[in-house]
Amino acid sequence: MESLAAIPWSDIYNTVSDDHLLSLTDLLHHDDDNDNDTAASPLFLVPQVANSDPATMFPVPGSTAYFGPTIGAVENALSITPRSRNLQSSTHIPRTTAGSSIRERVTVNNVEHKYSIRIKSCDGNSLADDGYKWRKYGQKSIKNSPNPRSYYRCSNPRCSAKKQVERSIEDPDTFVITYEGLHLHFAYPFFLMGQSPQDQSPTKKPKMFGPDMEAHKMPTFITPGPLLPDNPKEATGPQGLLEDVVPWMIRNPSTNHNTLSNSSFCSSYRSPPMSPPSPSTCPTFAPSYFSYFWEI
DNA sequence: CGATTTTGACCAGCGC
DNA sequence: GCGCTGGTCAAAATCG
Repeated sequence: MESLAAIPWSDIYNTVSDDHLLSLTDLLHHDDDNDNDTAASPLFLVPQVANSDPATMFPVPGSTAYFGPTIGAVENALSITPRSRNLQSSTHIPRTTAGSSIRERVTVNNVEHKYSIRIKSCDGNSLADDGYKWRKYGQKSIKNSPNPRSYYRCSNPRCSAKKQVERSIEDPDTFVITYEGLHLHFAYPFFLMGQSPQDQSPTKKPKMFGPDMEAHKMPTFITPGPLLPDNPKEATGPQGLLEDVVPWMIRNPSTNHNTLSNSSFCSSYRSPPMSPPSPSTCPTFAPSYFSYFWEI
């Protein structure tokens, strides 16, 4: 069996195709934390692909893309004091049940958000990417598994998010990606596209937004309304992590939905197959294949 | 030459 | 206390 380590991340980055299947694991942890089965509906961020309907790609109950939690629930969640340590739960990932969704731990906080996605790669070598910049910092062989697990850390200095990538034991073509920390970068790049280059993260090279990228019409979010200042830095800082943005989205579900649905960015965030950008530097929002659920 | 990846060592938590 | 395991560190290697 091919090990995950045999596939350089750079080779699979941004190489996702429409043939990929995406399934989302159920809630990661059913351990000592207080699962709240009466959780509110999830925040559902769905990037739109040109000539495609996100509702078709990611069927969800109901007709709208937003099933967000209440403002208070989100703000309360974001204000929770991070727990000191609980980082060994990745081995407790329940295997996917068909049609399940990503569900956040009920004990949401700014440090320990953990959720996983399962991505089936039809050719066995490609892997959907979340489009953000990660740095690999380790790899370990896992007991009772022929596949090693790779550890990645978000290169955004303001983001403590990490992710682990491993190949599913049951299905070698399926990758299990476990995210940890409040890393909402699935959608985050959209909020920066309208900014000037100097507003971009220092960790993001200008070349990322070079002619090639512009040619693909990078996604652009409509400038948020009064609830977000005109100057993005006032609201989100230079990095503009989504944790800063989410409260606004919660307050403006319809606006955000429209923004998501009406924007014309969609043809861009999947890298052209012939010349994929540098895997570790391109923030292109590759995964039209990702959706993000947030339950509180 | 800087950025990124690889990989073995180290450390902490946990069970026995 | 000891061994196992997972997570992280950091030096070396590799890449662009």
